[in-house]
Amino acid sequence: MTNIKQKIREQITCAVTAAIKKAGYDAVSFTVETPRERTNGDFSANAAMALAKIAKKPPFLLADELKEHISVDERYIERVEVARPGFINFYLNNEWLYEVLLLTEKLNDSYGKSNIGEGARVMVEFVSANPTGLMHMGNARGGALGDSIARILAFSGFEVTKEFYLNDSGNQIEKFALSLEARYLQLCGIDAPFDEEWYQGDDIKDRAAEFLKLHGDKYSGMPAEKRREALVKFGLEKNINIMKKTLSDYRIDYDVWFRESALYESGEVEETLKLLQEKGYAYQKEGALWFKSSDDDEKDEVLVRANGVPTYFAADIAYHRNKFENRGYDKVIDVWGADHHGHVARMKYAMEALGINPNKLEVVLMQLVRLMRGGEAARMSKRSGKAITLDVLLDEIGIDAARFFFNMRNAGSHFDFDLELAVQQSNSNPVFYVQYAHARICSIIRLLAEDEILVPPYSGIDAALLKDDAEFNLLRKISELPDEVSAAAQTLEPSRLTRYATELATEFHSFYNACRVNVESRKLCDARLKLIDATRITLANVLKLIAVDAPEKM
RNA sequence: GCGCCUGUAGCUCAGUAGGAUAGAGCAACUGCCUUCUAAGCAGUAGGUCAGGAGUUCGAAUCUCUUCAGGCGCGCCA
Repeated sequence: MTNIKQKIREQITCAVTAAIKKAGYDAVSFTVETPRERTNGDFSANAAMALAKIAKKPPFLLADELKEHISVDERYIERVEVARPGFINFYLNNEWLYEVLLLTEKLNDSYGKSNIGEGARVMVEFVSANPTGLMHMGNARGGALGDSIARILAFSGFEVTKEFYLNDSGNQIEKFALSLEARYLQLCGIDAPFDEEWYQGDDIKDRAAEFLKLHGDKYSGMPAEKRREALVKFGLEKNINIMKKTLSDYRIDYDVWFRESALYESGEVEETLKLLQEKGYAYQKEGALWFKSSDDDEKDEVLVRANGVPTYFAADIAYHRNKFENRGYDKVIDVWGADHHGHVARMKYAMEALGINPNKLEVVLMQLVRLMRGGEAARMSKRSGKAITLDVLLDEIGIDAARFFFNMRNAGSHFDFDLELAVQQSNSNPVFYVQYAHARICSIIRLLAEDEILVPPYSGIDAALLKDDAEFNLLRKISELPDEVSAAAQTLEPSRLTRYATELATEFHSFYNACRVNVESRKLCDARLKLIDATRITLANVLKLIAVDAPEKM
């Protein structure tokens, strides 16, 4: 057993199901949930309301009837009551809450873990920033989101692979080459023109300068093709290494860095295009190869340009085919910016065309980050080079704050990130509130340990001494972790966990102000010490899932 | 024009596969440090859930519609 709440829900479901049967009604599906108002009990079943339609009786009467058939000899159930529209409310004794202390002791850093994934192999592909430049705020959000999703899924029994897709071929590489070449030639004292459409950022100048330092100006006299090839090879590797370093600093370590160029080298792009044509999903028109869209309203998409060069879309289809067919993932999650949403239906349809179940592909659309400067929207553009880079961001607000901040809101909601505010706000940042709770707990444990009062085993405490409201609230919140993690895994929303962490911290801070741990009575001290240690374990586990540090001192 | 997303307290956002009296954090106001970290706590105030209609025991949640904002609709990625 790894989830107390679930265990009780199952018991109640059983009891109510049995009651429905005993009362002579057909089985009906209903839910057991936690009422928001505690006066409505610890758990509540809506079976009578669900049954009302079939039984054609008022829910309130049905609830009364069912209540008579519920056996209350269950260990935790104290009493059962029927409330207004027809809820059957269960009031429990405190034993179940105390058991959470045993559970956290037994499971420790596994508390919250589940096996809902049943070992399914899932790939999470995220960030996948163009290697032509530095990473920006959008990548920062995508990184925090994707990595946390991967951690949550791994904790929930999935076998997870984290992957970065490197777009190391195609148009933007051409542009990258031309940009580097111009900067290099300029550094060699040659008056090379620079197109406005090229990458204007300083990082391009940096790469060119580094290249110059390494090779001198010997490439200035070589054929352009050879020069560009060398520059791109150099610039790409350099940029990729910078990205790896930055992401690693951001606590993101990928299992696989997958190169787009590999799909061309292996012939998979060509093969996939051939397959699409054979199956009748692609056709020639005006010299180009087109992908037939699923319905007439939608426009068809070009796979291979008239000049013979495949589009990004073609490579992406081959890439996703590779994920499923070559590597056999049960599920693939892509984290994309919301500006790519038009791509989702097409990609799923392409999978269908290739005979792959499109439901195995799940795309998490993330609203782009809108960068604000003191209330004024600042447009981010990689081309103009004016974007705030991930490096600068991490430097200014810290890794913990960034990881926490970018996971505070649902992926689908817009996110205004005010840089000026974030910088000056460092002490009112919500992440400190949560970390402070953890540090406070560690501090108490540390001080008591100096007096040789150590966290006792569950078997050594009298849990019934914990009877303050603040203590119950804290226990109750701790008991919610497994549900929260599972919900985060199912909805792919790590933001649930930042909220949960904040709520747990709130309950702890309230407890801290209401109850002292270091009290005269050794028995009460032991029980409270056990309680805060369970809180510490729970906080540490949830923070680990979003990769935020749980400091022992602040 | 067509499609997707968003609209909840002054601001930023939650709201759990319809559930009970719509929540939190900032900001505002009033209190709490001789006691384990005040980066904290307790309390007050703040709402036509964008508007309208429908579905039913019951709607912020589902359907339809209007309005407002964002994004997409390239032989770009």
